[in-house]
Amino acid sequence: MAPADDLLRNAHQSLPEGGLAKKLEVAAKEGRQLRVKLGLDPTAPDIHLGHTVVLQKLREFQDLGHRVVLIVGDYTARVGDPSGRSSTRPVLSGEQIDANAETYRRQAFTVLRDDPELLEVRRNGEWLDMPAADLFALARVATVAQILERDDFAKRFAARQPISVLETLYPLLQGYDSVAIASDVELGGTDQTFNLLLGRDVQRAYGQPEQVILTMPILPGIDGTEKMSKSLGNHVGVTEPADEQFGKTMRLPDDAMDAWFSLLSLPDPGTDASPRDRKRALARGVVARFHGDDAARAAEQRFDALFVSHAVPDDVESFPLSPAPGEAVHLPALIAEAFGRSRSDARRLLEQGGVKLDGEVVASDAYDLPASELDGRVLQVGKRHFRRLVAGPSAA
RNA sequence: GGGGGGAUGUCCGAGUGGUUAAAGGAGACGGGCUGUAAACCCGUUGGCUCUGCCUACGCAGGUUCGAAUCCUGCUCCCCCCA
Repeated sequence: MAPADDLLRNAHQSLPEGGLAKKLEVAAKEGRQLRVKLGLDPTAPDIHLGHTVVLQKLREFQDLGHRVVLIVGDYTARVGDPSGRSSTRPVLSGEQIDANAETYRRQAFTVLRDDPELLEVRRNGEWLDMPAADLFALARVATVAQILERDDFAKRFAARQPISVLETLYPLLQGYDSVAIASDVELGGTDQTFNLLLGRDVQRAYGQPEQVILTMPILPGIDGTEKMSKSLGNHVGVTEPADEQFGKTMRLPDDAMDAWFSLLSLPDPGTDASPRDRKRALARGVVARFHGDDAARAAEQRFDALFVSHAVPDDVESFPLSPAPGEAVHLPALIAEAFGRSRSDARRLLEQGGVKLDGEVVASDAYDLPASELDGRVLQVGKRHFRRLVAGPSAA
């Protein structure tokens, strides 16, 4: 398969048509690397699977010898990208942005190759802190009508929701990033299409060859419908423990498996396999990518023990029973403390039969139990929250 | 500068003097079913020293036996006209 076709395999769209193949050709002829750009939003430091879709694509470019240029949007973060937002974003402090950018960078290496020949990290504060006259020149590149073409602006405009002047500048600033680093290709999610295309206009206005844009489909979250995002709470983080990643993936609706296999570029047993086995393969693949094969197998075993055999895990965190032996323990208080819930919540759990001791449901009216009856036993809330109770403060 | 609309529980959103801890929905949590699928069904969803008490409807004060609901001031947000 030609490199361009390969790169476009699971992509959403690349514009202009055939542009990528041409860029690759020219680069090969001139014996140079393509400069492949990705803008990062330093307001969301925790990378999840959704982010890795684009990172994975960048990795493919790296594997072909091209140079990835990550742009940390420290300066544009002051503006706030309105993409997919119905309202303006809060402004972050400089220190927060720095810290977030560093975290992001570190996590991005779970996917990208950290090779100075293949990776360049820049901050757009380097060039966007420009005199007003230069900003005017940039602002002349596009018209208000053009900017309002953008999907979310158009929607907000129609719905009479506020659009700040500052926000309308964002696409131009992002486009200027492309000029500053002489981008050949820019990647992004489909929600970035407008911004990426405008980058071409900006480059043209500044007398530069226009970049090719490549958009990747949006990965659905573990709810199977919404875009994966931390704020929706439907994400799987790359730094999450193996068990969490495995369990969350297993909760994915069947319909979403195709998208996950394709976009995450994981080996797919195919639809011949039973949905259950296929999802297990998916979960293993996810965990293996970030924690390794051994961890993936171990996670699957623990998953089976917990949810298939309903066994109490052997590595349960212990929780100290504070009263002296013989004294009564107030169960709602214990549950509240051990699992970080309110006492009212704990009472409800008891009433609904959601509390178990060593696998036995605790009677709903058992509010006080002697410590001696609890010592050494495993307290369970719901299906997957456990604490081993240990008497005496010394055990803490 | 002028005019109008709005701020309710995690979110959305009803409610314009009294049986309102506040309809409905979403989300979340617990249970059932199961492949921990999803979907679906049932229940719960402010806190606590829990047959009761406390706190809550932007903030502060007032009217009233009684206010999320009325009045006054303040803060913030949105829209329209100029």
